[in-house]
Amino acid sequence: MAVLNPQTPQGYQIGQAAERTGVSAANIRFYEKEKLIPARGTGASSYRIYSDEDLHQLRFIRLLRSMDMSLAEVRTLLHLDLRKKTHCQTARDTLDDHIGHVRTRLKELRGLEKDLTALRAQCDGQGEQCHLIEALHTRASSDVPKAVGTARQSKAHAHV
Amino acid sequence: MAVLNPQTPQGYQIGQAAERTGVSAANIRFYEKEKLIPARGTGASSYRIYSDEDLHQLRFIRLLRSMDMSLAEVRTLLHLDLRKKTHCQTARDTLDDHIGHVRTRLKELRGLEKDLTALRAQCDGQGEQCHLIEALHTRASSDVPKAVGTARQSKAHAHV
DNA sequence: AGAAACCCTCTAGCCACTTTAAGGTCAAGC
DNA sequence: GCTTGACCTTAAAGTGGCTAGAGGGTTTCT
Repeated sequence: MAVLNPQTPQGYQIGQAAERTGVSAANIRFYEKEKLIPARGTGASSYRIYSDEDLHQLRFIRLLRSMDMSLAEVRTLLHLDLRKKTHCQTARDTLDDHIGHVRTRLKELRGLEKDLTALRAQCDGQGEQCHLIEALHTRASSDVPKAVGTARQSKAHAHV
Repeated sequence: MAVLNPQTPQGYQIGQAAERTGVSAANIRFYEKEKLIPARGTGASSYRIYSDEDLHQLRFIRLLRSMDMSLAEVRTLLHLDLRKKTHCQTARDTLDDHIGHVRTRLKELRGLEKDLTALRAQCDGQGEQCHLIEALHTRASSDVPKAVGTARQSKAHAHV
């Protein structure tokens, strides 16, 4: 059998790092390729070995990602030096930007939920049949786009 | 010059269809490849020609997509026969499912906005420097994942 | 015959990953 | 010292829903 859990004297193998940070092994390799974390080739072994600092960085990335930031934003925040004022400003700007994105999306989704709920209501309390599909088709007919220019749609959800 | 606007006697070219439905020409071809709309080869010309019904179907798809439904959901709803009760039930289920997705995402985003706003507040009203980055790193340290199992993250926004 | 406006197919790129295939490494037990 | 099996490696392809570009063909008018 192999190691099974305990930290190796030199550090953590990728599986242990994954377990301790909540970032999958494949994802860690991906972040390495994307240069969000340094490449850890130890020379002796062909295995990657990570330190506690590396784990911290992985958790940091995970935190920002869980806040829905893009990898570009993460990259920006990773390279900041705490002591420099300009960097502090960058952090603030990035965050403000991001809050803006989130609020925009919230607005869209709230409108959407209202729409969908209204649509769903056409289906309730009818005797034999619902008029859901008719309703959808009726909307499609009346929803004529502006003569020129393609209207943009927001992304579909992930269906996790 | 070419046609420029008026409907050809047989129907609409792809550009005209795009203009009238708000679905781009490339996107129409994509939907054809995905079998959301039938392939319209007219034999005579090598150009695609669409009917009014086709346009309706494109608008219908656009409507559902603007409601954030996945193409799989769209496909489901497209193939429904209005008259069959079971199909009506399918439509309702699909919609309910979808509303569920939207509400879940809404909840996530609301929590997120609260988090981000709180984080941002740490940055205001300070004299010289903000503690934004420290705050982020502190969180990363305390945010230890459950020992086993990879926590799932939601998708990053699109930055449209 | 030429020009302009339209159309075609095919390929690659976007984002943030996950999944799969095919194989290499390491420690323990016999 | 050899097998077992848990771990690791790289590389490539797939996901969703498109967009953009290359490189060319068609149609219609002048």
